[in-house]
Amino acid sequence: MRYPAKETAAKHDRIVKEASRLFRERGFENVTVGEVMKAAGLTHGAFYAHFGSKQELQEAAVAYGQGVSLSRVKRRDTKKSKESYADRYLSPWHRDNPGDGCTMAALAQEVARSTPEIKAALERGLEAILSAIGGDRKEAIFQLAAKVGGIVLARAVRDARLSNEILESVRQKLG
Amino acid sequence: MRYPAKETAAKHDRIVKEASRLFRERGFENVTVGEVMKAAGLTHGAFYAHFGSKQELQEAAVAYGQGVSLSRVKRRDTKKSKESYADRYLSPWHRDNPGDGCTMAALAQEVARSTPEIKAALERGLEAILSAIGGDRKEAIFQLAAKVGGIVLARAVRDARLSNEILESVRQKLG
DNA sequence: TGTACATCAGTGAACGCGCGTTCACTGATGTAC
DNA sequence: TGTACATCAGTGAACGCGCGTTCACTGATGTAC
Repeated sequence: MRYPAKETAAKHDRIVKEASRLFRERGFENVTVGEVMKAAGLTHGAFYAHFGSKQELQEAAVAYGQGVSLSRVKRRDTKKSKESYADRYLSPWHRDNPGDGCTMAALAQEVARSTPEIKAALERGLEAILSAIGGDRKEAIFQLAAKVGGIVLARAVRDARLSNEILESVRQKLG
Repeated sequence: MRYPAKETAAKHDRIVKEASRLFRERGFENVTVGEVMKAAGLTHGAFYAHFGSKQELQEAAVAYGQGVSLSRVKRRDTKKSKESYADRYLSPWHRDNPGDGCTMAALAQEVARSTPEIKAALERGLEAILSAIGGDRKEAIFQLAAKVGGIVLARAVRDARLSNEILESVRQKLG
């Protein structure tokens, strides 16, 4: 049957949002189109009414995730918190919740092996984030690289103590 | 037929070496057992005479790759080169040749989503590398994170100019 | 030292499963008149 | 405003392909006597 146009747009957004979360949690390859649609409350066949392929969804999900990161960077100073932005980025919480965290820290390596379109989506977000940070551009790039590297390494080791030590070391040297 | 024990060990090493290269180039998921065996000059069926599963191969490949990185770190000062170790790590060549590069920079995110055994293999290599670097441990961790993050981001963007700018920024701030 | 035989790395066909994608069909919505 | 009809998001079965893994078989090697 035909569905209200308004709901359709909302469903489209839900698909992208759930995809973004699932992809960050498990990577592009370990999430099926069916799982994304189920998380969005639909059946898998409807997927192709919204996207031409899984790759297109990956692109939309990266763009969405980068948008979330951008808005967090913009709010970084307005937040009434004792923690600095770097402290929050390099927190055990962020390490343990990739699905709600930085897209680059979760997917950059897979993006690197993906299509130019997906890399461009990550890149646009990265440029926007660098602009939002402002100040010395090279310094902003350096600090971002250190943060991303810190989370990536903290997630890739087995020992909790070492993982915490990585987060703390990068936090300390940046702070 | 039965094959000479000496050749068998050499074939085993070849499988691990080719797997390590292919995994770094394309990720665990995008390399098939058949491709690895073909690269090692064998047919896919023989794989299970060497490893119990693809996962075991991933573990061996990570351990091997970390060993390569360790030996490079150890040689970092003996090399008669104008370039520092950081310059070489953050070079366009390293960015463009992940198959011959750092395992953490290529696979850390996939490792993060893998088994404890695979994470442990990465971790052992990381600890060995930190020991080899010596000096202040927190500083070594910080610099490694910045380097890994730099290469990861440089590989994940589309624009060559931005990619080079990322490498240069991290190199400059570290140097 | 020579001989019989058990071993086991390697081959290549086959299996089974999961995934991305397609397709015939549905029926409420939105549009044309 | 009311009526006829075309649209198209959504459903769920099915398709096709690729991949990890298994298996019957081979035959030179290494071992036991």
